[in-house]
Amino acid sequence: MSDATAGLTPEELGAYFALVEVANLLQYAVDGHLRAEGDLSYLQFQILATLNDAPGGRLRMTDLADGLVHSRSGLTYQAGLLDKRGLITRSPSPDDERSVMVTVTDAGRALVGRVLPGHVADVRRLLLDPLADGDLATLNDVLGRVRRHMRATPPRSARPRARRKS
Amino acid sequence: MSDATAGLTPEELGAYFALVEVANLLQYAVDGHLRAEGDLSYLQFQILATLNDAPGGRLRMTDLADGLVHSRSGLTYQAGLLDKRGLITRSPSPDDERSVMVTVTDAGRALVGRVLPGHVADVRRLLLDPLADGDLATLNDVLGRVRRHMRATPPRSARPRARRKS
DNA sequence: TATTGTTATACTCTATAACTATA
DNA sequence: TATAGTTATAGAGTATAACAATA
Repeated sequence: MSDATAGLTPEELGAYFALVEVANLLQYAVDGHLRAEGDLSYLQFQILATLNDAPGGRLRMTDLADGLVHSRSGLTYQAGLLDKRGLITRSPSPDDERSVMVTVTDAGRALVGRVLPGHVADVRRLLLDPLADGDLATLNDVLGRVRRHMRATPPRSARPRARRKS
Repeated sequence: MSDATAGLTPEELGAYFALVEVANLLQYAVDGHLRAEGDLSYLQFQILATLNDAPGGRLRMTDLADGLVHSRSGLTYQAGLLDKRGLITRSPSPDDERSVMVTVTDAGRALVGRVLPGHVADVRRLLLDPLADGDLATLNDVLGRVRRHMRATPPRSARPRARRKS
């Protein structure tokens, strides 16, 4: 993509670009499917699926935000949309009156179940099929390591707002 | 992220999620830096960098669009912003009067040169540093294969509009 | 005082379709 | 007729800051 070569070897550059492009193409395709099948953005699907896996299908807003969204108002906005469609409900937490518990409804679970087969098929077709034996384990190993590294070195803007002044 | 497990093994799921998350965290961090340093979105940087590498620093709109953008109006919009800032110029192509040639200006090249060191540093710190010996070659091999596969099976919506009726 | 979440507001970006001009 | 690009318009999403309520 440029003299981005400046300071990066062609091999480093290639890995960087390939990673970004593969992830983008994958998300674009999957997002299109989710919208067509369930009128869901990728983010909305992630929210529903995360809740779907959580014990009791419920999570605090703050816990739900982790990793999914960059600003809290963004989550409030998306939750509002899902709430309006009856896919989740929100209620004050019994423990901490400041918190809001988000819960997937039956309709929400049903919708996740409905889009999942196609979603999985997309992922398999685009990402998994071209992998050779052993590639999967390698990707898990390498990307897992990178992910742990990145989580340990979060970009300033992704830090919980609690940390802003501390 | 859910019963997305349905149809995917934990290993497949892990690779999928790790890929998406790593790419997202990387792009988010890099995008933040580009905005802070050069008031550029990642897409704008890609456009400038692509032109910067092209022979003569110039490309047709159509050729520039390839892979960078999903709709043509999107490129027109972004090019308009870059043009307004004096980072590129647009002029009708001599060969084909329908085409528009986009050219990086000196200011555009200077800006790319200015943000590049920090950009490269980000990529190195977040993605490259945690890699072990051989990981780079592996990533290039595997992701390169996936990329070729994806390009050969483009999502319907990313297809050139020329193909819509054919 | 710090934390949780919402709201108001403004802005960026994207997409669709209609349109112009050239091939 | 098909292609290249622009524009109008409208909608989706995001971020910042101000806010209310609870800890």
